Amino acid sequence: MKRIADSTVRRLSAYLRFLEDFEGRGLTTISSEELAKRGGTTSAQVRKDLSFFGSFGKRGLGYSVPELAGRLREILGLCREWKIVIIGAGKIGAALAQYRGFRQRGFSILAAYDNNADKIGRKLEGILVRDINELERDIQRQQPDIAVLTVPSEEAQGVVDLVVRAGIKAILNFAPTQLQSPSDVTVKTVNMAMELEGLSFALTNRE
Amino acid sequence: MKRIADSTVRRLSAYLRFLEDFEGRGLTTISSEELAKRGGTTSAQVRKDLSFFGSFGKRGLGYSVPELAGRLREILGLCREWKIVIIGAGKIGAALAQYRGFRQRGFSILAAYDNNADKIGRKLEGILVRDINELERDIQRQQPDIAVLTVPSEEAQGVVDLVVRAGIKAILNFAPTQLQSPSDVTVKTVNMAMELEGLSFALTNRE
DNA sequence: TTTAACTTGTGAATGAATTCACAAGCCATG
DNA sequence: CATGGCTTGTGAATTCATTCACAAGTTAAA
Repeated sequence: MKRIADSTVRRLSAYLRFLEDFEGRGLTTISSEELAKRGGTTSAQVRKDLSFFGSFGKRGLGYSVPELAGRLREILGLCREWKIVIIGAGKIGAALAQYRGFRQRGFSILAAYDNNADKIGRKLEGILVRDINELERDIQRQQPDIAVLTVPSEEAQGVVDLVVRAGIKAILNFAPTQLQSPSDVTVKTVNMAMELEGLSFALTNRE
Repeated sequence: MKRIADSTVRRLSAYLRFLEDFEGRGLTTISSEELAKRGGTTSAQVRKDLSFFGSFGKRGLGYSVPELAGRLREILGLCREWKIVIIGAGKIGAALAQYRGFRQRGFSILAAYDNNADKIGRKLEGILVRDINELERDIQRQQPDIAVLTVPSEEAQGVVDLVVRAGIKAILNFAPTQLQSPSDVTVKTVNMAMELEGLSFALTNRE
């Protein structure tokens, strides 16, 4: 399969959100133009993005909202349940644990992990906090698909090495640090400091 | 000034982080090659990124670590203090309020805002939670530079309209929704659901 | 002073992503 | 069933980003 750009996947994700919104309002068809306007892009871009995966529309008419939504869910792999573990039971971990968007999309949180004895055994927004020493064994046993890292920067690489060794293939990292990982492991980093610096740059450099 | 790509700014931000790390370890010079290796890119990319802003290195020798760090801080606009307000005193708001990275980089949080009477008047990680009805007046009075949005999706656009009206030019948005704003306002959206869907896609579509 | 080993800065070449532009198909109306 | 108004899907053109490749400058050692 042809390599799909990251930016394309992000847009597909956005289209799906809009479609679900339209679906909720009972609309049955939508044109690439309307989808584009909603997503701040162009109709050609929408059609090109979709064309990588097939042709889902009807000329002269547009796309069936429920059908296209279904196709996008398939493409994005959202028709199944993904099992997640959260590593680091701090404030960000807590924010993620209670985030409704996860469950809505079929992401189910198995447990959280921490090395702080005060936190272990407690619940974080209804999710049990376990000892990080159990993590490797738990991964092998329960085969979660995604590890969400909310540990301090200094500990992040160590945790990555551990979860990779245990078989994890996808990591969502919130530590503001560059991580090394094998090429068959996908890592996405969310770096809030970097986003803020982007805003700082924008505020500073504009005519 | 020539338009600078977003990806370039993100890399500059990363370089600065590495330089500070090197600075802490007492190194005085660094080559584009070393910087590249640390950031998972190429030396040509590093040099090209820097070349948009001037020439800061010495041929044969590399870059002075403290000098380049200083230049990057200037370029990114980090030599001054930026005033921030957090809008939405929920879990994500709390996580951001306690995030050390902000203060370290000169981002100072003035206050948080919420519409929940139970939260108003309390402290969120040491930050006072104020009534969102005061927000517009407070912005005009205190002139914060950046608004961080951690309100539910349904309320996000309304808050954007409000802060834009009050004069804010930069927004960091955590609501998983597309926002409309005038072209002189910079909006960055951090969408965790979208990142997870990117991982879902990666796990689904690989050979 | 000469030479060898490095490293920058930057046009030119390549590669990737986006936009253009239009043939082909669909639907409603008369 | 013919016409007009839409809209898709997609090669071609364009714009944007990255990588190549090398002249020019620096240092250290002989």
